[in-house]
Amino acid sequence: MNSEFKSLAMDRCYEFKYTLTPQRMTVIDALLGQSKPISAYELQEHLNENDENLNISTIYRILDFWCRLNLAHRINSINKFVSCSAPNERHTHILNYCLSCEAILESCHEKMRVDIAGGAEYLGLTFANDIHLEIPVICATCS
Amino acid sequence: MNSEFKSLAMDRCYEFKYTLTPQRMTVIDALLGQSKPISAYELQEHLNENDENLNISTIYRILDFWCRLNLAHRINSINKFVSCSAPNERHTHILNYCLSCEAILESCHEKMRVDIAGGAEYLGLTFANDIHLEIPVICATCS
DNA sequence: TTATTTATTGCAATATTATTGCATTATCGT
DNA sequence: ACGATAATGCAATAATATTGCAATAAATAA
Repeated sequence: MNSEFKSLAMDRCYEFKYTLTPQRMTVIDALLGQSKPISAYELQEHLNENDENLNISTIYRILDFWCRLNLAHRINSINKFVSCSAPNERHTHILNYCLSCEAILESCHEKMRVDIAGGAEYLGLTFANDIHLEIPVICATCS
Repeated sequence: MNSEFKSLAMDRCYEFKYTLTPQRMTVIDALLGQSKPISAYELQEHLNENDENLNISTIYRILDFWCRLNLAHRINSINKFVSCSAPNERHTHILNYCLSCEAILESCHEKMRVDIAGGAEYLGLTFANDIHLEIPVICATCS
């Protein structure tokens, strides 16, 4: 599964003519290894433990890089990052995050996108095509 | 209009048996005076200019207080705060925030709440009653 | 009202998160 | 291999947020 993700990452980099550097690989690898969102500094520590060393600014830049490619997401409510679990979906990323344990369950229902976009348009607002929405929930395990 | 808000604030404090201290009043007043979201430190500066002095920890605590009462919102995407523009709505606070100018246009369509809750429940997730959703948009002025 | 309890605020230190400018190094295209 | 472009390292620092405890204010009971 991770290898699928990686080949997708390669494709997407190729498509946009971005370089897939070792450091970028290292970061997305580390992110894929997590079951929960992780902060930039936690990620750095994690890498340190595995004798990989990246400067914090590099880490932020690389996380930002993956987020721009929509292969990672920044969960604003908790200032943490996750790899995208629906990397083939180009437009709708709905991040259901558990208020209790921080687990992320990503969904990308087109219907929801349409509903939300409709609500925004009703107010005369333009809705970006690439959506990132955080929905606070309580997950099945926690409830 | 602000006085309406304030009497509502009083009511809500009374209802939950919280004290409406001068400092809490000062903060919500300052927030009501803004046309855009403002950061905690910006708020502090603003108060300083008007010879009101609150410690930053106090400000954070008070902002948190109003957020818990749903009379203010924290916009996570930009780490800023706004007063609630739909303070009578107890359950659905949909914060359309402009990616370009940061303006907030709050809506609280019950239909949207139902749609989103439905999507979450479909995944076996429990959707909190008090909703706070940030929808990234481009506002009419900016587009 | 006064005393007691409980809640709020101030203060100062510190933690956490994020960005910047510039030097160095790696990668890409020829 | 060479020059151009992009990515990374480094170090300083900015911006955001929290903490424990002392001082003060507010609510409650006597």
